[in-house]
Amino acid sequence: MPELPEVETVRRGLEPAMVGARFTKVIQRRPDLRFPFPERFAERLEGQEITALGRRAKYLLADLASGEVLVMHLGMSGRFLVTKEGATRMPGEFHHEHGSLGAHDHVVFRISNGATVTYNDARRFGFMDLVPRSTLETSKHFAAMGIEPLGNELSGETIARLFQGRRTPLKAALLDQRLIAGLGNIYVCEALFRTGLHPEAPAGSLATKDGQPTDRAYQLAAVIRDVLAEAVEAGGSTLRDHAQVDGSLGYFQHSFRVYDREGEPCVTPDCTSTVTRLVQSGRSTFYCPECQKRSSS
DNA sequence: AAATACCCCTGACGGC
DNA sequence: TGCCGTCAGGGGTATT
Repeated sequence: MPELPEVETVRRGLEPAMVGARFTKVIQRRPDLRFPFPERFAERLEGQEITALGRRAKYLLADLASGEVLVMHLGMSGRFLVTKEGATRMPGEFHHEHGSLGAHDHVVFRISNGATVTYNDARRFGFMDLVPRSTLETSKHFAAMGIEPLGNELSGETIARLFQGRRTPLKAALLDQRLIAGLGNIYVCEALFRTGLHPEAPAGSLATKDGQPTDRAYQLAAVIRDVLAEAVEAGGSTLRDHAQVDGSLGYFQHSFRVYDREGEPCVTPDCTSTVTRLVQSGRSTFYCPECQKRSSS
């Protein structure tokens, strides 16, 4: 469940259960997820206070008193569940009665405040790593990472500069984490629809040949902010599992205008067209062929 | 540099 | 009921 809004939703849920408390016990139930866990993973966490819980793009970052950062990525199916001592676990297919472990519960963090934080990931495309805070920015995960879409760097000017001269389709450019980091398939489709831009239009068409932003570049920057902020506000999107760490659901999926709506009528008033699906670099793109045009203004 | 193809893994769903 | 193909919010690597 992992684009930026879902990861931010998880961060907000984990924060009160983790920050200011210590790991009292870490149970690592297999040697790897997508990648091997770092050496002595559990030992390096146990006893450590979590001083802050942050997020960069789709990564969760738990700062430890040791000076290391616990880096966590949810992949496609990673999820966290927080349970409090004495409380009954939310019912769910992967979680049974309190204290028992479900089929894909790979890591269990016991926290000094009585909370238990369980990481479940059926597909195991997620991963965890430990990196010194002092070199986090230059570590392999972040060295080539693009700008934060909810930060100050995202603007029409930035989009024009990043996309300048690129003939790659807009869809691919927006999914490229080396340019803007945090968007995924859902929010790219939604942002392109809201901006009226065709997913196959060349990314460079948002900049003039001088590198100056077109009106559409400014609109796209604003729309990306808006759609992400709305989704965070809604607690993310719930597709096949809970989005929140207490087992409750996000509800932004009810606000999708094109994502996963192939064949449904376009929501634009007076538009008689139909949401269409196409495949770009192996992934589904949903768009309205009437409302989303290749021309840039 | 940039674009595509394929890979990782499990589960859900539709068609037969 | 089962089997099979397809698809899924991620991204890394190898190949053109």
